[in-house]
Amino acid sequence: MLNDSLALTRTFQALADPVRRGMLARLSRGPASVSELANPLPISLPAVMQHLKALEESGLVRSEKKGRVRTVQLEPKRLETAESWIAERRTEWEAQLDRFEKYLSTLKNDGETH
Amino acid sequence: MLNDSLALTRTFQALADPVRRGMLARLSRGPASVSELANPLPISLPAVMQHLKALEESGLVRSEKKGRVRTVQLEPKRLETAESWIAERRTEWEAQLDRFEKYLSTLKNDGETH
DNA sequence: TCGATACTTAAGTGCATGCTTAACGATTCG
DNA sequence: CGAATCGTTAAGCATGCACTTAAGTATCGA
Repeated sequence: MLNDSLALTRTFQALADPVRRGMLARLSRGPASVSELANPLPISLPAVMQHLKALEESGLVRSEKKGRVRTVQLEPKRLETAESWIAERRTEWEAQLDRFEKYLSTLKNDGETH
Repeated sequence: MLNDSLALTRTFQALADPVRRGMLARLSRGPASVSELANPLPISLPAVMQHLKALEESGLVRSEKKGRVRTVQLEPKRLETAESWIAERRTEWEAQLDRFEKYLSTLKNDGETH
């Protein structure tokens, strides 16, 4: 779970596109059909389908077809995974930076004793 | 700041590669030279340079050259941007779910009055 | 039943990405 | 100086990605 590299890759890759982030923003206000997602976008429907595929394969989104309408919905679990991966790294990094700065001030003090 | 789309794109794109995530993991234990970063990796030095460029352009990392050695270091600010973008979507989504459940219970109450 | 609606599939194009090898530049050290 | 070290640039190549148009399929509604 800490190192599901492929899933992380797909998730960040899915987030790395402004169109897909737009779709996610829309979905965070509630489920939507494919054409509702496509409507505000300046691209063709097949292009939207391809973005949707990327989102589903990343696990950020799931969809279900009823009649002729496919309804798309956010899947917050994967969003949490990405968020906590970042959060972990960030705190690690900040701790490291603190250590580094402490180390630098040690160097400085040593310098002052000469 | 709420919608610095290009920066978000570059950041998620930088995170969407296992090699770059590996470099970041190494850097979270302290600054490193280019060849220290390249050493554990099964790719050529120019390839590492290109990954480094992506990381710098995303703002996740910064580097400085002294003599013939370039030292690379983490820059945690940009990571926060990405983290809070995700967090916003996730909390929006959760709020939406709450509203939806409230709506369902309204329907249920209406049903009981029949 | 027939036309409109809502997707879906297929095929192709252009540009970005990740990698390589081959050279070059710029320190450092014996 | 001359060789080794550390990094950098350039060129080329294979694959992937985002998009398009054209042509489906399936469902709904009058």
